[in-house]
Amino acid sequence: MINFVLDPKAGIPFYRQIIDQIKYGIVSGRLKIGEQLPTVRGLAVELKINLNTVSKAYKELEIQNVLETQQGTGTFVNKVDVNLPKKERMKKLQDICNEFSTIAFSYGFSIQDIIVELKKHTDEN
Amino acid sequence: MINFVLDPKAGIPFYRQIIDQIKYGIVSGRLKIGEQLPTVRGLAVELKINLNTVSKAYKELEIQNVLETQQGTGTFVNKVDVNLPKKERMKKLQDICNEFSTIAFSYGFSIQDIIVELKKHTDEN
DNA sequence: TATATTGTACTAGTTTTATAGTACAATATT
DNA sequence: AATATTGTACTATAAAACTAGTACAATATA
Repeated sequence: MINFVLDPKAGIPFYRQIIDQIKYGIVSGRLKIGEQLPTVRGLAVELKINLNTVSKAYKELEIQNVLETQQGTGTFVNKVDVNLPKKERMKKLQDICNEFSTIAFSYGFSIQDIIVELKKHTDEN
Repeated sequence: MINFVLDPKAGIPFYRQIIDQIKYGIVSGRLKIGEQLPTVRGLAVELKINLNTVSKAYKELEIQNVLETQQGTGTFVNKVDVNLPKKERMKKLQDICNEFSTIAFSYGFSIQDIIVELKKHTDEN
């Protein structure tokens, strides 16, 4: 469960602020797998924005395989598909890590830097 | 030295395509530290776009501390600035790690999986 | 010091994005 | 089956982003 907050002065679109908070919620463990998110209307009222703005955030996360949605029922944190062929999974992991280290390098971080930082995440869980 | 190519159909702004190619060029080693980039006019002519579009790419990379520019002289690959305020660097590293652990999570990988994969990269170097 | 070369600033036009309003469709519940 | 609840689709509008044209400013060089 997340306490959503929007900052109109942040210069970051509302729908993106929502996306970021959901993602961070998942990584930090405050949002569990299978947990239902607020309804588009519910969150829209809470944040005093249009329901389509919430919907847009949810849809983008659905495309990214983070959320799953069922009309009439609600939107949920997706159980991840761990049943892909192993080769495919390894390929995907490599892709993610390649992309990851490329970006990190461009900011002057080493792989060691990253590993140290990532380990902090595991310690928390 | 990079062979720049633009894809007008990619749906990615020209200036961003340029940014990506420069970043990748640096990470891949085709662009060395201190090397001069094409002039804004030169690259604009080569790519048949306006010089301001090239300038925009260079400026964003300057903000990101990837490039360094001197009016009348040119634009160069910056030595990576490891002297940024430590807090800022740590924040950036956290952002990068958050983003990627989220993606990895959405594909069913744990942070441990990533660390193991990343370590293979360090072994290679 | 004149001129060429390099990046910058300002402006304008077009396209894309972000948000909202409102009507619709699917599912759950009574 | 009727109704409530949930997400979706379509439209409109304002703001932001993208690109270009053109004039300016700083530096290098002849």
